[in-house]
Amino acid sequence: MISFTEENYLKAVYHLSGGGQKAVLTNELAEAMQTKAASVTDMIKKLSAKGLILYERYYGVKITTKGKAQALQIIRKHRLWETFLVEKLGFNWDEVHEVAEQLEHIQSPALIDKLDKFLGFPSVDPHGDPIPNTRGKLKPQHQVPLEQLGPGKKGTIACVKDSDPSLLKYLEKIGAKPGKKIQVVRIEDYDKSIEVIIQKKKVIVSKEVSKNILLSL
Amino acid sequence: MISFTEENYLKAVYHLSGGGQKAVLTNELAEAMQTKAASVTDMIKKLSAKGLILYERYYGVKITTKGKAQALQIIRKHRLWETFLVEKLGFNWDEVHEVAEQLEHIQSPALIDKLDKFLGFPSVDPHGDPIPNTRGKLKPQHQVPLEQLGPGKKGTIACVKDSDPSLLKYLEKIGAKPGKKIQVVRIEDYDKSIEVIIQKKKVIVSKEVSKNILLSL
DNA sequence: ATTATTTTTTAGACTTGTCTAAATTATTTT
DNA sequence: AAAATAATTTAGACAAGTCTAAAAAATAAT
Repeated sequence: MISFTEENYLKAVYHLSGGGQKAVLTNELAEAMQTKAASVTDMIKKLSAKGLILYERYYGVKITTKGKAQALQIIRKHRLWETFLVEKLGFNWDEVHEVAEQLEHIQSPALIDKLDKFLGFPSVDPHGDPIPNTRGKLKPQHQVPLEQLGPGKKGTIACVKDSDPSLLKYLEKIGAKPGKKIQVVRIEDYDKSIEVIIQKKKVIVSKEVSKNILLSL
Repeated sequence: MISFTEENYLKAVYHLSGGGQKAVLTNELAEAMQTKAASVTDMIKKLSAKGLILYERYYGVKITTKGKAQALQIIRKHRLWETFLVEKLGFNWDEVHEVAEQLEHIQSPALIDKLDKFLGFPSVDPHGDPIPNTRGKLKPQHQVPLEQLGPGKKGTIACVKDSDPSLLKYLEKIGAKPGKKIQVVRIEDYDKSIEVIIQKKKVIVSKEVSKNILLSL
């Protein structure tokens, strides 16, 4: 049985590795988990012993197929709970991340499948992140960060990476929620900030923000 | 901040003391928590240091006002989640206890108040147990165990103490759910088993079972 | 009222997850 | 390529929660 803490580390490895693509360094993990590198090394050994990651000292970790499957189940739970909190309980999209971080550790496959059904088998959570199905499959997304869009180009907001409440509150204020159309007007050469039209209003967003807005074209 | 484990001990003290009436002995607590007396002594000291119980060595523990308030909040969460699982997710009443034992530890007052509202501010859970309100107040119940009813007497099933799935499945099979009327036909002298009429059918229930069925008259 | 038994507590140890400080290994810089 | 720097790991310690075995207190039995 995998512990609460091990689940959190595993999820972090999954996310930091971009879904299992690249290896993750000890310090990245320490930063993400708000802890010390030494603690990460300790935990890495445990996850490695359980076959959830591959560990090579001084070179970081890679997630295994088994580890990825487990991580996706946790992510599935997280996103289903976020959907529940927003759709059914009336939370705002910037208020749900922390509670979902707790709820994702509840152990009960029956609960999650019933919740999924209750929510009508949603394919994305309130931030536009895709929800893995029971078998841990993710629908392939073809999304482009707003950052990469040229002047004049249009798209539909599909997903907001980063669940920082202050970002989400800001995006809500300017009307940048998943499903909304967005068009690039111009890009400021100096700081790469982007002037866009959202819901007929012109807004300028920083490059920092534009990285976090994913569009489907 | 009170830990997961401390919450479970505190809740056990509350229940075993009959809501704070009598003192609870170390061994009772060990039995209830499925652990050893030595571990209970250790934990008792911690809860005592936090002012949640009063500890006198070799004499057991009593719950304090502060402890009772905390216990009632946990119980509130437990019962609201059980109600959610049955009413909204379609679980059977014998399937929800274990999951609710996990969900009751989620820390978020906003979550619980929104859940309460979503459920329509229920006053009892699926087993008929009263749900404490936000301030931890319980509506006074005036209920009598079936065990104490004489022949010919009638009542309405209000609550089933003991959430053992096998008991609950059995009660469901004989139609003994909260809200149903029940009438005592006769009491067998030898083993105090009780013949009753539930939903026009005659059934004999053991004394053991009859203790767990609470009626409002 | 002594002895026997039960209950409870203490003492010491183990596990999980964490930490600091020191030692290693890798990477950069010069 | 050697020295300096950065990243990672080891070593040893600590807190929470648990355990076993032994000691102490309370209760029951003779």
